[in-house]
Amino acid sequence: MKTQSAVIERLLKYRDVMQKMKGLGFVRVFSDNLADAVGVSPSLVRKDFSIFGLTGNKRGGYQMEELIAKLNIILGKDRKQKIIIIGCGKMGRALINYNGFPRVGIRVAAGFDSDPAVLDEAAPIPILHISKIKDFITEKGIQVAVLTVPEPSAQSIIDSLKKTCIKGVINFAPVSLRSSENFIIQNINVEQEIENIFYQIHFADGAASSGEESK
Amino acid sequence: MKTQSAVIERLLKYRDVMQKMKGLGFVRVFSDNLADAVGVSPSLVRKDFSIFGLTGNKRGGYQMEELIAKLNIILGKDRKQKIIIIGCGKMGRALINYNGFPRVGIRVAAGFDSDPAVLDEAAPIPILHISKIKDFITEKGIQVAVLTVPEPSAQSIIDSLKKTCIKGVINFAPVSLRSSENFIIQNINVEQEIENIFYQIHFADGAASSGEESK
DNA sequence: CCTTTTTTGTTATTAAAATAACATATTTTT
DNA sequence: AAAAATATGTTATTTTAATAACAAAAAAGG
Ligand SMILES: NC(=O)c1ccc[n+]([C@@H]2O[C@H](COP(=O)([O-])OP(=O)(O)OC[C@H]3O[C@@H](n4cnc5c(N)ncnc54)[C@H](O)[C@@H]3O)[C@@H](O)[C@H]2O)c1
Ligand SMILES: NC(=O)c1ccc[n+]([C@@H]2O[C@H](COP(=O)([O-])OP(=O)(O)OC[C@H]3O[C@@H](n4cnc5c(N)ncnc54)[C@H](O)[C@@H]3O)[C@@H](O)[C@H]2O)c1
Repeated sequence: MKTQSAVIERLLKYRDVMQKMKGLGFVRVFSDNLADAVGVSPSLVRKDFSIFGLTGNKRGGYQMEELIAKLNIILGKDRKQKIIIIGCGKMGRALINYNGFPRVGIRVAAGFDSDPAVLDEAAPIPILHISKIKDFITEKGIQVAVLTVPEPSAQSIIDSLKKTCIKGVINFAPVSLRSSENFIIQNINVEQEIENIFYQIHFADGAASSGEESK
Repeated sequence: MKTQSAVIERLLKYRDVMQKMKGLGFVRVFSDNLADAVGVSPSLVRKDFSIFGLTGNKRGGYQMEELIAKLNIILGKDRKQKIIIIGCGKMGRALINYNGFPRVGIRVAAGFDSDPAVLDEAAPIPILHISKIKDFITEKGIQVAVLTVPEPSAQSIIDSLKKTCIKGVINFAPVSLRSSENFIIQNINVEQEIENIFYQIHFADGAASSGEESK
């Protein structure tokens, strides 16, 4: 059975919203609140919770403290989530120095690059030569990598990662790499997102396909 | 009528694949080829094309040259797509200097920041003070912005952009901003994607919700 | 020139996801 | 303490998306 990632995406959003509400002093939350915040129906919120056995009070909603704790366990946030960054150019370095990761329990263990000029083995988050990646992954038990190398290198790196204990990759190269049975790839394609927005805008202006009636 | 962005996402992928095939010397393509490359069924490929009146030959598939040209018009790639980057920190600068944009006809017109230390009005892609943004947008007719400011500033910037001719935004701040009727927001939440992958991996290892039977 | 093969374009079917509905439990009010 | 109000948890319904099926057109083969 496969739990589809749209549900998890929403769980992550519910948790985020609750964390913020908690910061404002709230203690309880209702499915209507979360629905409004995330942009779905209240019944979907309750159904999502129901799937994971998360329950509230028939009146009085959900205790956030408790719910957040349970969500964190479901989402694996009770352990440190170590990642590595492959390709330490402009994008890779932005990610290595990103201060949003520690806040959510994600830890960048190291960066890797093939260019000797960018290596820095002594830094708090070291940038190591790509030749050392296999040993590092094995030794530290890394399971997730972020790929920020030029597009032509992306697929071959994926192929070699498949021979390690890496099980999931975020790919920033503008090519849609495909997940396989036990190797998950999540593509983040910035130019595609921008192109998509331009289409939506253009379309909204009334330029539909040739013979399309508006409704 | 709203054309859902999943279809557009696929059109963009079909086009990418065809561009690559063309580079390899191919002239024609079949729905089966595109289906394999993108990971959908051949009938979906044909249906997607059909929505936009893109036709092929009952035998012999589609002429790529012609199809790519038509797709480009549908996707608005016949005009330059100008964007601005708001927030020129680590992520914003990576985007400003990203060499993948020109290749697909996206042009970064300028960056904007509130910190005087990062401004650079003379650069090829100038980094201007945020106070100049409204005039710039109006003058250059910018419709799309990329938001790379810290999370607490994101919503207020969106609110002020809504008073300009900006119609769409890519938001990198880790908060789910919501689209409205004629203002599209596409969130790219890197930490969320990583957390999602960690969940999938963890789940694949057999840690389902309490009482789940496998199938 | 007729038959066979192939691949489109479209319709029918299936599958999946989201919403709506409602009975049930719990609190509040009178 | 009974009645009213409220919000959950689950089932039913609707909506949306994807696949499968197939008739018709075009090319290829004999
Ligand atoms: N810069 C951006 O804002 C941006 C935005 C979206 C997507 N991307 C994508 O991210 C990737 C990186 O972009 P960038 O702008 O940082 O490029 P970049 O050229 O600045 O950095 C690429 C880095 O990868 C390293 N590299 C190349 N081949 C390698 C290999 N086989 N093993 C290890 N390291 C290798 C290079 O030495 C370089 O340091 C590209 O695929 C790009 O399309 C970048
Ligand atoms: N660095 C990354 O790799 C990364 C990854 C994912 C998401 N993000 C997100 O992108 C955003 C930027 O991240 P960063 O790492 O580049 O941060 P950063 O601190 O390096 O850069 C933020 C920039 O925004 C500017 N700024 C702040 N308020 C502003 C305002 N009101 N108007 C104009 N400019 C303003 C600051 O002066 C600074 O230059 C954050 O929301 C972050 O969560 C960053």
